[in-house]
Amino acid sequence: MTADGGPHGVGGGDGTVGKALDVLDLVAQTGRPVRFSELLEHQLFPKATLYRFLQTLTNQGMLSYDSETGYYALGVRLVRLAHAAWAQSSLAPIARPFIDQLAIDTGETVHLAQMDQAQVLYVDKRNATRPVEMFSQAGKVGPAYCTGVGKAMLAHLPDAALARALQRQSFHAFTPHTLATPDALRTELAAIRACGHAFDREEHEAGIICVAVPILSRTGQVIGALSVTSTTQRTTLDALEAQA
Amino acid sequence: MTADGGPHGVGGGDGTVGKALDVLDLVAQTGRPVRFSELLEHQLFPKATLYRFLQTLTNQGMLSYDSETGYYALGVRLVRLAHAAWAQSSLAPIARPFIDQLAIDTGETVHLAQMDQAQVLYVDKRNATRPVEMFSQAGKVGPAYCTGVGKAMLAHLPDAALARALQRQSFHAFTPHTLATPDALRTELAAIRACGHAFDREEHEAGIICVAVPILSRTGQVIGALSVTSTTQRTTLDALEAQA
DNA sequence: CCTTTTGGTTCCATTATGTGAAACTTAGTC
DNA sequence: GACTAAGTTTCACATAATGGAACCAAAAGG
Repeated sequence: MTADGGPHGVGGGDGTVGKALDVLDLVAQTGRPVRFSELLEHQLFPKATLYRFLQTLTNQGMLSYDSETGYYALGVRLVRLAHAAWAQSSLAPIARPFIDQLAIDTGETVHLAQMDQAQVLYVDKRNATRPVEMFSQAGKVGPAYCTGVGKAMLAHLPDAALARALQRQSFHAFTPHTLATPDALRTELAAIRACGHAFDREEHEAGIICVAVPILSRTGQVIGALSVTSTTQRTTLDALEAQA
Repeated sequence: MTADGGPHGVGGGDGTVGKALDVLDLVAQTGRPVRFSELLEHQLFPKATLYRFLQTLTNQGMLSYDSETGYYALGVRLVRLAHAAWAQSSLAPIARPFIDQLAIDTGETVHLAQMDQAQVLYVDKRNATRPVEMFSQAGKVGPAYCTGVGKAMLAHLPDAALARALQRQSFHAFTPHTLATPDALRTELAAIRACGHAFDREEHEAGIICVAVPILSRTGQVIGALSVTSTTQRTTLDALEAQA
């Protein structure tokens, strides 16, 4: 599996299937059940076309439709498919026992992430204090340029893929420590490549720090990254680094 | 949300989108990364057509393709979408704190399920002993006719939906206690409707028992079911019932 | 080294499918 | 009862999907 996650162009769809999936994304992005007219306002497709897509997706169980209220939501079939995706993923099931162990050893929160659409997608998580975080946590996405796992993966991307990925970063300065320019980030990535692991120095959230390592295939491709997260109050980066 | 999950016909697809999703299902069913030729053997589509679908789905991130080995697998985009689906579902996020509490109170395993394609789809789970089961558990499917949650939901389905659902049960006799005929099941469902909750008397797995209650909307529609599971060694149905 | 086979990719004429403006049908409002 | 907003259906048209066949590359076999 290539972890770079090439551009599956939102908006520029290939064929009818692509368009239908854009509609699916639209519902997902909204983050809550949504009416027909609300989706129509996005101007993605003309009325009749959008209507037909919603029908099809609902038939297929990718969307659910509440006929009482007229709201569309993402369908349960997705949960079923995601379970299969997770189970047959090359990374997550194999990494699971290691994550468990790491969480126990460090007593800190551990994340497993992969690249998807130039963003970081968290595929597993172990939290030392709170025991369980099911779908509510796995499946989340975050920025790549200012998280430990993101930088660890970016650092090991081939040039072309890196260029594409950087193009798609927002470089929003979440905190004073955020590396908010491509150049600053590139310098950092070189350092990461040299030393083998990445730090998050409160770049995404104040008070939150982490150490991340990339996971590479035998051929040197990035397939994911693993991180141990903590707070500045509890520990320091040096202490975290020692455990990794 | 209607919990009956009408037939989103596997095989008889509506339009190009339906066909593409059939291919997705095919990969999911296989349960492991799979080669082009292997998929072709299913005779679902002619060579060129299947090829084009795989291309499209891969472009869209619904599948991933390992160019080194030539294997297709389910893509990470599904995990992302499922997270959104879970989060915007009307049931799972709301039920979560109750499930937590129930698991603590009873000290037993708690399942939250919905109907999907006449099967039971587990959307959340809390396990008293083992702390965490992420995607590895949620998203799983099981039979409706011989599980507590399944029967609880079937019992409250409208006639037409029930008939359709029964049609699609396999009625395989997993244990001597399994209700393996539609008639036996119908009788049981009437009893469940009368008393408000369902039992699994070792019908699916020997030694495993459970009590399940349906979750109904204000209008009386089933939207899911909740169950507390245990073993015959640890407790009895009567004891379980008392807690529910 | 030259076949043959296997597994995967591309072409392209045919036609099925998707398209979307417009017309229509409901509720809701004033 | 006329008016508006939201959702559904129709249908002539054009685009996009189809799949048989040809093609290519890399193993397997002689």
